[in-house]
Amino acid sequence: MDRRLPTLSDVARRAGVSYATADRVVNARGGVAEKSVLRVRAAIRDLGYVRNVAAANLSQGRLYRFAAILPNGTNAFFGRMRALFEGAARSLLTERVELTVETVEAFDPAALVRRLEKLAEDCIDGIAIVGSDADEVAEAIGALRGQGIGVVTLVSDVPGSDRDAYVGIDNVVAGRTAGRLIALAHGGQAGRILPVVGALSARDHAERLAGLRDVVAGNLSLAPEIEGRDRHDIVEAGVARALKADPEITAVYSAGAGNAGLIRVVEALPGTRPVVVLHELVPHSRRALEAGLIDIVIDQRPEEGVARVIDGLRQLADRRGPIIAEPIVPTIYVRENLPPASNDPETGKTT
Amino acid sequence: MDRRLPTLSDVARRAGVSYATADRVVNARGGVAEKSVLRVRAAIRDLGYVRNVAAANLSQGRLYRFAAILPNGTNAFFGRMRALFEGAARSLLTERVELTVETVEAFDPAALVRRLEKLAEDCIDGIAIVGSDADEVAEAIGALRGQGIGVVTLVSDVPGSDRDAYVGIDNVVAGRTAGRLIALAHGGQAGRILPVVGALSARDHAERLAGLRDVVAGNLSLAPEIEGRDRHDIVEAGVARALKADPEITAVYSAGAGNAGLIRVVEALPGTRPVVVLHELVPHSRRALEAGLIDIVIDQRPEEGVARVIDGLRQLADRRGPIIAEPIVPTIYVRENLPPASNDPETGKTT
DNA sequence: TTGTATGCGTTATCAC
DNA sequence: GTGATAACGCATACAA
Repeated sequence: MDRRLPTLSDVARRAGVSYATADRVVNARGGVAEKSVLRVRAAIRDLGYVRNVAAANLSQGRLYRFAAILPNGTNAFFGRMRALFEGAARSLLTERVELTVETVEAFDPAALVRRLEKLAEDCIDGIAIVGSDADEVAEAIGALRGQGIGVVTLVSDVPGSDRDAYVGIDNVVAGRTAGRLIALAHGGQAGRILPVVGALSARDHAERLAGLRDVVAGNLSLAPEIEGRDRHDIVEAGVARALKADPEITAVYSAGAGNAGLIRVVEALPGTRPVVVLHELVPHSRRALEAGLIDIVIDQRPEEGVARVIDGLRQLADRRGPIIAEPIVPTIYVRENLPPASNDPETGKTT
Repeated sequence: MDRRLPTLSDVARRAGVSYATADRVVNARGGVAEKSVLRVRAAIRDLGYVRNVAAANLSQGRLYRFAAILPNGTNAFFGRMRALFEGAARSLLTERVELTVETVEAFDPAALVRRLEKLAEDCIDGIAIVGSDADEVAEAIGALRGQGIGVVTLVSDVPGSDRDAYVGIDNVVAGRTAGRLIALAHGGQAGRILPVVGALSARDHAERLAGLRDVVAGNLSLAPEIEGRDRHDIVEAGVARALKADPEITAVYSAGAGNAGLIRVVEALPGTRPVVVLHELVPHSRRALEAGLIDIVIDQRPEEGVARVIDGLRQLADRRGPIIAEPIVPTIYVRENLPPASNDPETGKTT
């Protein structure tokens, strides 16, 4: 019933060598006679030996040190993500991993690079950052990796960098999904979609818009997109103007943030409202969904992102091979499948 | 840079007691003077001590033994789930957990109970089963729990049992979600929805149907449901007949299995096809989505289910407190957001 | 009530 | 090339 798993001592005995020699083989330290290597390998196979990672880490006194760097500011989505990281940090202490969550000025690649350089001196095992499109960031990542520090990008990738993995959704796919749902909601009827983005220069927003374009066909068309700079006041003004100017608009797809403004416009609209699809489940989008002001929220599931980042960094630190990086499939929320509202005991915020 | 985390020895020294006394306090073994308890507690707080689980498990030579019992048969969904469990079993060996995946005759509570009883004698730490509505199963679960064996139900719950957790989707919510998406696709137009279930006596199917009913309102109505016994031939015949008999039907919601039959009917349909929403991403539903024969697949993400089951069982075995059991939020797939088709190297099947 | 000693399976350091 | 052996932090049997 309680048969013990074979240990390296068992292997050594079976192979007729000392423990140390067996260890040299499994850890590829070299300096072992070919003959011994073969005998140890055979013993490992016969016994079905698997290395006990817990014991290994214990003997090394291994302590993982990871850092996550998020943009500062009041953005609801990153607020949620920060809370998730901080929660993870607490529970990870039990497992000997120390996760520090830092914030850095948003949209400021230079600041990010400075922070990365400081962390590099800090004897850290792995770092997660929210990518941006700057070459200097790509270079900094290269430098970190050169020092053996694992780097994963989160939410937004850093093109041209050799980060270990990107953890996030495929934004083109997300845009196409939005387009498909909007098309479905038109049921073959004609319509015109108003796209709202933060900025076309933002890679993720541009990709989502491109995805939307991929799907729009037939008697659906696209209105000129609004650049709302992710600010709710600008979004509000822009959307209000566009809807007034073009009564043919039957749907709005917001690929960026600042959706509180969009929601206000919809709320104030007389008559039937357009189909509305937007991104990220945060307090105001949740309320709008519950109130029937919008139809769909595409959420990139920061919980899963955070979990994958931590798993990935640990895997890298253990040199257990490269990270498998399937994109995260975002969740599609309608009014009916919202997760139970969880009141975060830390921040008091409703998620 | 590499400051060591405090150990229980540090705590003991700081508290001015022996290691064993400190241990008695942290593990609540009793038989310690109140004064010592307080001093140890204070030292723990001051030092920020956290128990090293890896070391603890090592010293105990702990080896988790879990079992998962799935229904047999050729059902595509459970085939996928079995593959996932088997893959997990392989990679878990590294972490000292042994997971055996067994199958038992489907729809046969007695067979399940017999299997459970056998496992109980087998010195196992935790079991995952696909629930069914039978009292005998609930009793068997109670017996297992009484022996300190963790039990989680998967995909389908066992009502009235005191299992440690149910890991799966909320089927009422799933039905409501389907209803909402169908309503969205009607865009205010009138329509009639044809529900297809395996059997109304199946709890999960009934719940999904109830969820659908919750949402249907206004100028949408429900056709009488078809019971397809989860068999594609029966589903095919039933749906074909219903569609022929009632040309007013504008949508089909299939809450159960046997959808290959539904897909065949849709494929053969002249003119515009109804909106089709069904459950579980398996090879045939994936192909139908890609071919534009159906609109939405609601997938309960067996990957996440499996991961949660294992985490949960381990947590129980460690007595780290009860499982937190938020329902799994199913993924909604349209044609555009399908995950990359992965060819399972084990089975050769395309997922 | 309290304290000491041993072993868990690995890594790493030393001596042969 | 090879072989002993001391940590690592914890649980536990045993001694006081």
